[in-house]
Amino acid sequence: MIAPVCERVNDLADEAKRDRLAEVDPDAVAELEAEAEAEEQLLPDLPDVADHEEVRMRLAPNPNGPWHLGNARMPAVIGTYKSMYDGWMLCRFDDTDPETKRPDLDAYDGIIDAIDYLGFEPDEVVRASDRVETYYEHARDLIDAGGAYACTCSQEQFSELKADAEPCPHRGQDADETHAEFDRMVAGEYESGEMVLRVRTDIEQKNPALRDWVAFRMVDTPHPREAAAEYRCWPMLDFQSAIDDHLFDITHIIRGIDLQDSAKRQGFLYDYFGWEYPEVTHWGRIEVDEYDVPLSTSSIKERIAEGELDGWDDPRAPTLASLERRGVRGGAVVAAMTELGVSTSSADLSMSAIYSANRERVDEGTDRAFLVRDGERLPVDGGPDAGHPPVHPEHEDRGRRDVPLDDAVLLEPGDVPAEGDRVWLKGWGPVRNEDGRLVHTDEGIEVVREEGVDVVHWVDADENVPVTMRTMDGDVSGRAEPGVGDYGVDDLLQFERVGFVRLDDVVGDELTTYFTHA
RNA sequence: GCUCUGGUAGUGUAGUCCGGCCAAUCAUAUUGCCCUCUCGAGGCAAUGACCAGGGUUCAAAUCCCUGCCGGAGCACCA
Repeated sequence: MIAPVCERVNDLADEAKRDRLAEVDPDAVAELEAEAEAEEQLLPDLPDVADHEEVRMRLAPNPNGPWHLGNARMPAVIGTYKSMYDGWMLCRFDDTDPETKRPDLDAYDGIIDAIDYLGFEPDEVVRASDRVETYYEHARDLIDAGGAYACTCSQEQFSELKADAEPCPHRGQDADETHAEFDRMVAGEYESGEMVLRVRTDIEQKNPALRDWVAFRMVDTPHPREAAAEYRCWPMLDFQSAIDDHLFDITHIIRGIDLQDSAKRQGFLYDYFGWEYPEVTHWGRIEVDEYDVPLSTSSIKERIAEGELDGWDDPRAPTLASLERRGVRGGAVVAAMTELGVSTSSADLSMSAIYSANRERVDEGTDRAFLVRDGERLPVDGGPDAGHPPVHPEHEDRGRRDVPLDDAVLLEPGDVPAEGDRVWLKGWGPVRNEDGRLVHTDEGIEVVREEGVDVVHWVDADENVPVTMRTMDGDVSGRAEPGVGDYGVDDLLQFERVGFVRLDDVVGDELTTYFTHA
């Protein structure tokens, strides 16, 4: 009585089960989801969450180019925390260096798109270059509090003094004088390198990195954004970020280990202002295997300029644009990133972690098809005029494909049976190689089950679709079954015994696909 | 040189704060088997780690010391 029902339920896909269950018992679904969520808590708890009404975090990208894989860690981790704590997330473009790390005007939107690809959405987006006046105001407050002085020392001079824990000649400057100098900086009366505003920390601080750091400097190059093009006096990251983190009520800062000393540096500012510093967590550097190109915006830029890569979405580029084009789901990247946790030691991310996470997401919904690479043409005698492999092996209900077979097939060289040997053309039937012809043998599937006949994919030698598959190791060409013509750009397919691909382009009857992974 | 910071299987991670239930978790990877008309998915199994040496302790991955090896900062970059 019950067994047949169980069987039917087991045949349903997970989604279908869930939908059906939702009709029968909505509470049970909520419970299931809660369980799933609890299991998915991959990240350790943030410190002192209970002390804050709301967890407020920020992404602070520098928009100096499209994102690579390493950049994904920030939104992956912070976005995941946002959903864990139902928190708030700012995206603040730290674009206060018009010269050395010059912003790329396309990168602002590009980064927002990348965040969206990863499945997150900032609650608010701001650009530091729109907020320069705010930084000036706080600089003036800092001067009033005795926390800053204007300094004309060269980098080398100051560096030497700092190394010896000696104050520079300007350190004793009074607030009025500093105000006057700072006004001149803001008015653009100095050129690059002539004057900086330093924070008066503690010149005898045992950590040299914390001694009287630069808060503002002069930059001659105009900012690429028109709205900010007139500014010449720019805040350094430590100043700008410190002010903004407070003004946006950021409770938790999560950032790279390279900014380890920032909290201590900025602590001097917070002390002058009487503010409380947010909780800070750091993660270490990550490296990704399987790529010859380092995770660095500038080196990717170079390879593109030199023509070694076709662009930011070249399959060989370790960029998010490349993964997206290859059909990797953003969620798979996030899963792999959160799995890395927030350890401060450096880590190697293996692409297999991303692929595995992606396979989990994609296998269920992806239709199957045949692609024969470097096909070898073999005449076929006898047998039916078409094969009918399933659209998806676990879902008979999705139907069967119609793969024609007239009088010859293409097989991959490694699949061609030796003279006298048999092979099973998947979804069609068994053949034996007799003098270079494949002769239908009219045997049942038991030859596969019991006699170890290999099952191979195939395609009609004449009725097929030319396919170019772009992979990390270069382009591969092949021929696919005619049915692939029914799919459109952005669809995913699994070429059986080859791997997953994303359809990228259709020109006439020619298909370009990007290889995702096996 | 000065100052931070870290070191658990190939990779990542749990455990380390509050020593025992850790001959160490989970995932991925690799290999083998099962299942399957895919080399996908699923199932089962195997492989494989506490950086080293001392100390404290009845007991140490966990606490202490030393050493070794990493990573980061000491920018008028972010």
